Amino acid sequence: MFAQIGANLVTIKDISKRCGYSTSTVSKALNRSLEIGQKTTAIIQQTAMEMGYLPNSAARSLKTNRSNNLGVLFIDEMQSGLAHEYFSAVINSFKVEAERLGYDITFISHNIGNMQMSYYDHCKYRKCDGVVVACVDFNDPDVVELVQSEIPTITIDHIFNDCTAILSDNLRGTKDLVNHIYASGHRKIAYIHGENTSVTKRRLAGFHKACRALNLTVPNDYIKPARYHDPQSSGLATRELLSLSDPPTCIMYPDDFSYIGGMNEIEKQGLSIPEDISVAGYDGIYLSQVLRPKLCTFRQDTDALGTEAAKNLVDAIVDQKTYIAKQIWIEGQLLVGNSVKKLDSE
Amino acid sequence: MFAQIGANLVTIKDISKRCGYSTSTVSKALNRSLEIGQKTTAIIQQTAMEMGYLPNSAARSLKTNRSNNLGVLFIDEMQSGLAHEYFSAVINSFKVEAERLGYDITFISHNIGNMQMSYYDHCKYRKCDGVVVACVDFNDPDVVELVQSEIPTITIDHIFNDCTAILSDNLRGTKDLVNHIYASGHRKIAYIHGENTSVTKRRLAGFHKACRALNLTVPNDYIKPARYHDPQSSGLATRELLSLSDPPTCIMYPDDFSYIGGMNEIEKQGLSIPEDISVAGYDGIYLSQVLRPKLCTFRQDTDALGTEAAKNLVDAIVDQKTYIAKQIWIEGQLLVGNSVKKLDSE
DNA sequence: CCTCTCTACTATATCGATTTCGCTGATGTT
DNA sequence: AACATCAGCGAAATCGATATAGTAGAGAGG
Repeated sequence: MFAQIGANLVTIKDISKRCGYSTSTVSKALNRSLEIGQKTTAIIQQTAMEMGYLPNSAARSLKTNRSNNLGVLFIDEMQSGLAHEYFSAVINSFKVEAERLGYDITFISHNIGNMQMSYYDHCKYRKCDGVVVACVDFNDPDVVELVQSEIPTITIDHIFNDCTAILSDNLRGTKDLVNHIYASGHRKIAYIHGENTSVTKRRLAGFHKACRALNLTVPNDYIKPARYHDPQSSGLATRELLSLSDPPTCIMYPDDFSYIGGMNEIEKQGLSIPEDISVAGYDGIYLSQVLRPKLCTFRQDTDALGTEAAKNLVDAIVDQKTYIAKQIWIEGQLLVGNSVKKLDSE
Repeated sequence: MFAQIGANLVTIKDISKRCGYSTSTVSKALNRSLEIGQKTTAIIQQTAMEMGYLPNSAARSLKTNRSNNLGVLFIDEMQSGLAHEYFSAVINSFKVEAERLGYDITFISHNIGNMQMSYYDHCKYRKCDGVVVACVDFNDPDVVELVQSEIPTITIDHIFNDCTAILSDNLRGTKDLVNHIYASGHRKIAYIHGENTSVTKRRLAGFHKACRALNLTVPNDYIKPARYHDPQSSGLATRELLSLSDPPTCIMYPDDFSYIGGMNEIEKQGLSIPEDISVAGYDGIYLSQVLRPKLCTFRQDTDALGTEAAKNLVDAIVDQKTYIAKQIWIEGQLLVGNSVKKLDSE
């Protein structure tokens, strides 16, 4: 073996010397250019392997202006960033697929070295071939600048013009949940909605739409606001709902995690799920399926979201000239669970 | 404004032309070299800003052999990778601190472009200044190669020779838990231990040590194996413990998440926590504190773990010659909660 | 007055790969 | 036989920043 230990010393020049071809030829052969004869290519590849050759990404980047590197913009407001199960699952599958496609991923921030720079500048500095944007304040001018730049960009769960978006179908999911609950005999369905993100807005819209379609009128006090992903807040909303003179028979939560707050409140009042009150969540996180009773919820396909994001981003990079921005809706799946009681009303 | 829209065109050469200094001078001035006069430096900095100059990381890397980039080796065996709350929290705070210190982070994998390479080669290819290794199979020869290489490396929750390790004090944590449970009057304490990772081994050791110190003999059938982080598995173990002729009064779980399985099983048997049976977890994840009753657990300081890892890695990079590998134990905190009943025994 | 030492700056080689253009000899065409 | 075509390869410029070795001029010291 000729592999080097320590700093990598073998360059294309060394290969060139060793096998008698010019550096141009070596470079082309290593990149499998058809310009070079098959035999020559084989010899060069063989030599490169024997010598433990490793390309120098910096040199390559410098010359080609590409990096095989994808940026991930993913901000950790209120500490939820990577700790947010839904997003970390999406990012994880994005990572796996990106790696499969031969790309590394780098997180984009404001600081690098001892200087501050905009997200866009950071991406240019690192020569990111493309960027995925998730879980950020989509109104941040810095984010807008990046999205509108010439760098291929994909957003998750948010729509910008001229930018491909990968979207979890929240409208559809909420409708499916409502329909299932309705079909189980419930007519008094309350909805706790999270803070005003584009995602939770769509869920709320889905709820109203489904109710209209079912000819179900929902009293105003069956709709309660709460903070997204905050059990405490949804616990309070639950209490209010339960204390209504005509309380609902089923409560829908903004997300599975919020449901924990409701669960605590319901148990505290001595009620049991689903005998006394039915509940449903949203997201289908792992937790929701290990709780008893199993939560009725809508599973977002985080794998597909991440994978599609990576695939489309790479497509956008490769076919930069012809690629047309699109919106990709990822279907989810209703998880029936045991938290919605079958009523024999009507 | 002279800032460029589109591809970054402003180079050091352009600045040189515009303000009449050589590129050498410009480069030095931008790097705040003392070799250059104050006035000149000011002029150059000003011009650079006006022209919207952005350094080219590839060119810089190529010449200096540094990248301001940290590698993160973090494998997603059994899909738990970033979805594992403990590790994702650690990585998140690592990311935040690394960014504060001016470093980007890039995930290290086996694939890049259309070639496969070892972790070590990948780091060299990307010119990572340092690497943090977490949540991997520490026996993997590929991991060992990386850790033993000349690249500054830090491990989390695992000790290698000549490599700084950041460690959550699992021994201490488990002891604290046992002591608290004992102080609450419990003498029949069962322990469910997770699969054989170095972390869970230490927890088990801590359990035995604490019991010995308290002169408490633990029957063999009070120690049950289960899969780490798997509620189903710990649910089974719980059932076995509850069906013993002389069942324990308190059950300790390998981690908070596993506890969910126990919780379900306990409730299924019509028992309630902590009246009929006391329980304790480990990790102090957010979930554990929103469940009712609040779980008695030991909170691992994930913030400190990630932050210390980043700080020490950067130290190791900067003082490469003089840096000495060390082991840093991060203290956690006992969260008493309400899941351990106070007994007035003895 | 002459040398010497700094300060402040410049010219140039260099990092390692890619890429354009050009060359050579072999083959095909008429 | 004369010419065009083309496969296969090489020379050299280039990407943008940094680092080394030097130069010009100002001031110091004897």
